[in-house]
Amino acid sequence: MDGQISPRSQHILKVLIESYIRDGQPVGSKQLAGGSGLDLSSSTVRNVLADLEARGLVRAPHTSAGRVPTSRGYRVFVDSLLTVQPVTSDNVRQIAQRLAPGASLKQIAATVSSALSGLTSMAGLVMVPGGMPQRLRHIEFLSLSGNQVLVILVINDREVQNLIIETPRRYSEAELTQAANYLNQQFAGQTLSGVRSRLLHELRQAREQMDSLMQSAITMAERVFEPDEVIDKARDCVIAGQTNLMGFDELSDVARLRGLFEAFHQKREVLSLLDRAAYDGQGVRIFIGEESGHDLFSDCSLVTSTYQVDGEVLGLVGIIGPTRMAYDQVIPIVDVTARLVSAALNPADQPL
Amino acid sequence: MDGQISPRSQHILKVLIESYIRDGQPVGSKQLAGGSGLDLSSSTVRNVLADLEARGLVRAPHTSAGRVPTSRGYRVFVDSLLTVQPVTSDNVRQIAQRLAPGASLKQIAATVSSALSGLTSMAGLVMVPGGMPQRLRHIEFLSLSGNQVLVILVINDREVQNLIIETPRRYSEAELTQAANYLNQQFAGQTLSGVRSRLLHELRQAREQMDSLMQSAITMAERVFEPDEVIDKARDCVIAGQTNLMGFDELSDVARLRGLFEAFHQKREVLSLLDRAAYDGQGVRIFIGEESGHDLFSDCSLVTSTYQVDGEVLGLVGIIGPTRMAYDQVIPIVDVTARLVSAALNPADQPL
DNA sequence: TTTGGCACTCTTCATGATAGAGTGCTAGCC
DNA sequence: GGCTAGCACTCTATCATGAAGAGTGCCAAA
Repeated sequence: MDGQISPRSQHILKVLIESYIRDGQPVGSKQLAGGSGLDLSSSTVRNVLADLEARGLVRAPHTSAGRVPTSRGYRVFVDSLLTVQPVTSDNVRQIAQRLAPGASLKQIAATVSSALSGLTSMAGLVMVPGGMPQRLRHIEFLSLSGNQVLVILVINDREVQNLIIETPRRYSEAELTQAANYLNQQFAGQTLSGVRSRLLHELRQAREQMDSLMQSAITMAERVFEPDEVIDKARDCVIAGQTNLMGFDELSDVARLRGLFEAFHQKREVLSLLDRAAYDGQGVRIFIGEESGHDLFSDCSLVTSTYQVDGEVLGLVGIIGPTRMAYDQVIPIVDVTARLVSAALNPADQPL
Repeated sequence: MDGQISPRSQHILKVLIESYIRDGQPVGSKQLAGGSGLDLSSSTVRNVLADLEARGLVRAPHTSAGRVPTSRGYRVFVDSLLTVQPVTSDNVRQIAQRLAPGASLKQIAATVSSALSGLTSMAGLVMVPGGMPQRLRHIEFLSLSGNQVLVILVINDREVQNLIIETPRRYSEAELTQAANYLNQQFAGQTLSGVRSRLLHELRQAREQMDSLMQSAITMAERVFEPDEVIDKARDCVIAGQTNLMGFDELSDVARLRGLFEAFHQKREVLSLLDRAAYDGQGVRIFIGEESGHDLFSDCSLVTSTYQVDGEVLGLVGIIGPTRMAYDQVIPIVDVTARLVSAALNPADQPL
């Protein structure tokens, strides 16, 4: 039962899966004998199918309904049988066009995600990473009514974050400007976590020795750089085109869809899944059906690839759709997209 | 056929609709005769029902299936028959808690929207208006790589917007700071459209007479205040809890849901609908079924109320759900929410 | 004006028959 | 040993049928 799969069996499995992906119907021995290119009788095919079923690569929904691929079957298919379609230059153009240089990571994520969703008619997703060092570019304080201060942070040259903090007392505009100047001068270019630890250090060192200016600045900054406030916020994923998934029969059960959509909304499960996908190395990675480990995604597959800047893996683009998807087209699309994003983010390729 | 509806008919209509809202099943004459509180035979009720049907207030899905309310029926119901439930203090607290003072409009919109969705198990929505005068509080320029400049705008003391513009030449940090200072000094506190027209005016007046500082500032600002860039962006609506709608039988048709979700995503239709709802005056406003004019919403009702600052209507909160909803509970919830939002936004109630 | 009664209609559900698809197995062929 | 043809078997999908139940409309009587 174990051992190598004969080339003929492989070929039959390939044709079966291609047919099933195309039509969504279980494939019978007769149809397979006719359309496989091999000159075999349906009876012979039946023997082969019985063998494939014993290996757990296909299964029969019921006694007389032909065979459909199992997750393991898909796995073998994408690992060793798949002949990927070259991606059309039209598709490349569509994605490249949308990658206007000089957008923020968030904006890029949004456009790329929706581009992927559009090209594949499934849900596109882009993870923007948390691990990336966040460098403070610029900080600005503005006094609001009351003791509230509006803080504007520019991080990594692109991302703008703003938050409102409550201060123990009211500060004048002049104080705020001075504090900002001090912080900009002192900490610009450093990572947020670095800024944070340095702040703590300075605080501990000598509170009394500081002049009032420094004190204001540091009191303020203390609040801004509380870890959860800013730092963790950056890690997120953007999902576009979820409604596309409503078009697939195998996902059209309302309850299932609801679960999926809520997972997308809360993003927790999705992120944990993406983390696993990002774990090792570059290139396209695929989760099929139950391989994801989450029941929710049991009828879904995930095709992802990483993008990087300066050789360092930053995040991840991909699509999520029904297990029965056109892998031969989706894989290269995801692959190319990841490369394009890498290129767009790499400063070397940008006009400096 | 026309003319007044007798009190007895009204009462029967009321009981019918309440029953239908509760159970979702067509209501028959027998059930109605028993549970109406009136001492009538089913036969008499049948006569009344025939009358109500002739008036277009109820209809029979088929010959022997009891009656269900029509949109007109619901309309009569909410206009003159409805006895609203007092909103529980628990609900009030839930909303009030979430309204942390000093959040940006966008943040408020998001929390309120999701609070409404949670309380009603339907989709909550909040419109933040475009008509509101947008006053420039502060502007800041930061040079990025290339000829790109990151612009940070603080509007109305709360909203922070940032955009990246391409400039014809590269500016130094010093130039950018000076330009920002000039603009802040000159235009702070004015409306964006005001700033825009004044800029045009200055430009026309005398380009040669300006010193280079002013020129830089104005060239830059020219791009920032292009009408579509900033000004229209503020008008938006936030929808939360769309997945809740998947729980309702009458909306569980996947195709229909898909349409709805896509409308929510694109927001165009939703905004046009909300515009109509916001059109006149305060208080709770209700669109039932086809009254919305959009086919998509034909099985949905919209319950909205406005919130205001300084007596001026700013925007709109509400929920969207199936026509068959518990109006008696939803209406007061929306009403109270709108009041709470008004209160939270009114500077008078905030610590100054 | 209300009520009781009755015939009628329509849906829903279970039942059973039928056709079609596909399999597994066995016997025969190269 | 591998391939093929044939056949019995199983399972599904579909359709028609019939019975039960719910509710109406209308008529005649109180």
